[in-house]
Amino acid sequence: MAMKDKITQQSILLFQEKGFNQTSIQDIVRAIEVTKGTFYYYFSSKEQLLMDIHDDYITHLLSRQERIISKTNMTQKEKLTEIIRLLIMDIADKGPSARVFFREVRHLTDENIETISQKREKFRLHIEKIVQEGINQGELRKELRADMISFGILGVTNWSYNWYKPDGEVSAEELIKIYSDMILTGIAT
Amino acid sequence: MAMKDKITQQSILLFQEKGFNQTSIQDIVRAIEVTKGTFYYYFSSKEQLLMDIHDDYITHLLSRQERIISKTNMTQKEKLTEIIRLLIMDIADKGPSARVFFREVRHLTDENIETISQKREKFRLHIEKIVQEGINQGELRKELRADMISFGILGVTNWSYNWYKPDGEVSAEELIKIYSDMILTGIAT
Amino acid sequence: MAMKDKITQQSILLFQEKGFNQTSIQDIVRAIEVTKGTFYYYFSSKEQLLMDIHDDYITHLLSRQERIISKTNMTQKEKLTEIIRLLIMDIADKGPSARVFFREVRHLTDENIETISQKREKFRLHIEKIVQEGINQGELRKELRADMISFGILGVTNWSYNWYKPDGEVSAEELIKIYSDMILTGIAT
Amino acid sequence: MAMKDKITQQSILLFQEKGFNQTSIQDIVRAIEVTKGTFYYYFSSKEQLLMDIHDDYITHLLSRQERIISKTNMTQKEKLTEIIRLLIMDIADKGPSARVFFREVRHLTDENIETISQKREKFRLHIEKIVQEGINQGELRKELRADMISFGILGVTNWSYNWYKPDGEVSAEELIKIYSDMILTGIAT
DNA sequence: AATGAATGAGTCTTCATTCAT
DNA sequence: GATGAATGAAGACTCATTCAT
Repeated sequence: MAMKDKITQQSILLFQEKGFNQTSIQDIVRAIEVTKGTFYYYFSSKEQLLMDIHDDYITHLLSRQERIISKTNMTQKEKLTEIIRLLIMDIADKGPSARVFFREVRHLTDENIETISQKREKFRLHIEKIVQEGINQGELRKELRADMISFGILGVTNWSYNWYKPDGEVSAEELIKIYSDMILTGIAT
Repeated sequence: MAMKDKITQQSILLFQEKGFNQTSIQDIVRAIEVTKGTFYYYFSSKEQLLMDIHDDYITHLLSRQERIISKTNMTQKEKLTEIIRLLIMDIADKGPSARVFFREVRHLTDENIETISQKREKFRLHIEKIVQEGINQGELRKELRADMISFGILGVTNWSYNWYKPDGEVSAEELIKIYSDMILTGIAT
Repeated sequence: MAMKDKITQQSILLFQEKGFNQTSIQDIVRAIEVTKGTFYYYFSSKEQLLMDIHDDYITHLLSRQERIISKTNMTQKEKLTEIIRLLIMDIADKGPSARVFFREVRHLTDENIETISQKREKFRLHIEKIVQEGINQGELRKELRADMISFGILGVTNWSYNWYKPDGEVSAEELIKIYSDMILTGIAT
Repeated sequence: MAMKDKITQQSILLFQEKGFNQTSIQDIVRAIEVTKGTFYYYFSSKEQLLMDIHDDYITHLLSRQERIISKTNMTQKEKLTEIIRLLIMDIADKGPSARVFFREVRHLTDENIETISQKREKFRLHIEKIVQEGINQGELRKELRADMISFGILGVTNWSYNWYKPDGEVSAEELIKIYSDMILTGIAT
């Protein structure tokens, strides 16, 4: 297990730095000082490794999202804030994984792309549902299209993997506040 | 020019479909029925072609942005709406170019990445400036951080290259309205 | 080792026959019936292989020259004869290597050319030193320029890679005698 | 004529600097600011150009050698000195041509290699004949092998294209003196 | 005399993957 | 569990040459 994890962690670092294609198996195993044989003992292919990384990321995200959704004592606006926190925090804390997740989907097999896409779509639909619920309950403006708003929210948050630097002058907590404020003001009644 | 253009257009289509790395020169020239030599007659390298595409895209975007900025009879809010329109329209009309532009920067040489990044940053700074101006003139809320808001706006709009389909049920014009409404409501006084 | 050696030996034969540039990796691996991958498993580049050949040749030459130099019971004239023997024998016995060594230096990288040049210059300087010693000790004529004479000696011997055929009517041993006789008579007191 | 000459001269410079193979037609025409078409208007192929250079060089050398040979008032030793002068002077004055001549023969077609080789062999045989004549007339030692001595003389002189720098501390005239002295002392009675 | 667009064969090199040990 | 030798398919790029104008 230790070795499999070591390979995965090193791969994430290299993938985010140089890209999936530009990183060779050789690069990965050299970095942790084992040989190619070892890699293939743990992973059936390079794509398999990438799939593992993707599935871990989205699965973890989804499970935490579901925990938020099931909180019955939260308003929809609070839930949206929590989801924004979830996404920003991941980008801040697990930047490399996030970047690999957002950038390298294309290198999965068609079948695996499908699997990951479905989970990502599920994540988005959860947001859409919360927005719709918010509309229904009068927390959010009636005329909104819940689907488009969900895309908008994901845009604001996810885009930050492109530029956000955790050690910059804005802390993750501040960014969460800025974005949830902007978004909620933008859609609240 | 005809041939060089043909190569560029075909490349954009293939790059957005399969990715820069997954598209071979062979793929490109096969599609337009010329030979590899022809490609290298017009481009010094595959990367050079990618740079051309990037530079054309951002240059065109910047020039139109500057035209908007120089309109003295527009409020800052109107200017922001126009910039949102600019971005969404490009994604809607020139989807393939947009996708290549947003996805494949990494395959440029370090030097070229720098050039493109500077132009992209310039584009963002223009937005930041408009937001700041809006704040100063009382159109937008005083407590906003203009820089973070500019990233947020770009997130909402640019992210749509990931999902927006011009022939879907939402027209570009509607999307522009939805997003500018959400954003402006979110930040206006 | 076996395979690496096999590649090297075959390469020497092909390089001397067709020249470094005219010999493709394909040619080499085809001749020993392995695949291109195998070549690159053992050598990082074609140039690397050429460097290996060069370095082996000059290193071997230098080490034998140093053994001659250190013989304290030899006159300088005897030492010169031994060095002429060394050079002619190598050309006679290891003709292909010799020809590659003398002809293909230019295809090394600048850095490697420098390394090899220094070793070749060291070899020549050793000759120059022997000549100078011979002058000092009265074995050779006082008015000689040791540097030019060393170039002359190398010219006579090295040039033979251009024409000498070991299976011709003159044996290596005879040639050594002819040349050392001509040279030593030409410079002795 | 002017253009053909310009191409030839530029080629010689580039060939000696980078080698025949490493110099592309593109390189040549770019240097004199014409286009590839122009090259092919004057030369039927790259090899043809190389052949022209070779043939000019050896033809010129041979004609001057023949003039020396026909001088009836010269001793054989004087003739040898004159031939040594011929060779060294060419290397000193026309270094680039000389280097191309000695290094790039291999890139000629088999047929052209044959032609050039014959002329070079003719040049060598002329020397052999002079040496033999010198032996017969008692100017040179009886026991010499005229053929091997001719190779030795060519070695001493030709080798200098490898190292001789006309602007170094030894003038061409001095080098000629040093070498003819060494050689003639080495073989004279 | 000279141009410039186009060709196509060939080159070095990379790399994911396999497999016997 | 892990190694290292070997594969082979594919990729970017070069270049002498042709030819219509």
